[in-house]
Amino acid sequence: MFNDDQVFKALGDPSRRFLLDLLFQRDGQTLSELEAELAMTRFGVMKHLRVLEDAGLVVTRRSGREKLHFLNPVPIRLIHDRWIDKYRERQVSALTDLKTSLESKQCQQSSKKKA
Amino acid sequence: MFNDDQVFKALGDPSRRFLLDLLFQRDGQTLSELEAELAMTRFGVMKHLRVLEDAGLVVTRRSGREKLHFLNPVPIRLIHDRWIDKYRERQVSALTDLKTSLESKQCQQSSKKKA
DNA sequence: ACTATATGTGACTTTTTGGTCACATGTCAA
DNA sequence: TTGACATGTGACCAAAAAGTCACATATAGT
Repeated sequence: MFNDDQVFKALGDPSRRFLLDLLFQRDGQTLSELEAELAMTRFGVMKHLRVLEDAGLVVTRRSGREKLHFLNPVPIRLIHDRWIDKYRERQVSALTDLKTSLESKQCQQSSKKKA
Repeated sequence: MFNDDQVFKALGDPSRRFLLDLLFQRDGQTLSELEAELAMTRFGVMKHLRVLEDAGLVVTRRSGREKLHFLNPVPIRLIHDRWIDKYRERQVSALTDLKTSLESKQCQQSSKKKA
């Protein structure tokens, strides 16, 4: 249904994530409205919106001479369910402390190496 | 703690996601082992691993002349919690049918707007 | 019809990134 | 120490992507 790679690529750019944030705050904004929020030309914004639309993250509707943009959460849910989730569940306990845990493990092991 | 942008960028490339898949299947693989699975030169794989490491998605440990690579789920959990989740929760009901729902909603709203 | 506004298109430049190459470093094991 | 193997580095090339520009189309309102 949705192409994983397109979705991940689309999410890979901060400007595009910001556009999704804007639509999350208020759905159905026009190109001009979105452009005003972004330090970039209208054409740049249009390109980003097209990438988001191709990835299925944004759906659009023409209304007269305006084009309204809506956030579509489905692709995000899909990559969440079939991809993010499995890595998230890899370590269930004490995830908050995992980073420091890893760091200390590295120290132990690098000193072990010296021996 | 982790840089969102680095994590998203790292996840944006299919080769890198494949590397994470490989480490998910079996953690602690060396560069050479990973290289064998990927139709790419060792140097290409090394670069990808470096991106993953910089993003914090992979942690490494030297063991003699080998470098072992481990999957670190923490950054994925973080982007999940602070970013993916909010879009995922946007529409709670009947998500499987949401795409068609959106399509019919488009018709409703374009007629509604006329009023 | 005319004009102002909103969006769309094709070609272009610049930057980033994926990928490669030759060479260097480091480590094990005889 | 010597050779084999595993990883690291710097420069390099090609492809993709971010961003801009001039121009085209379409619609609302007078």
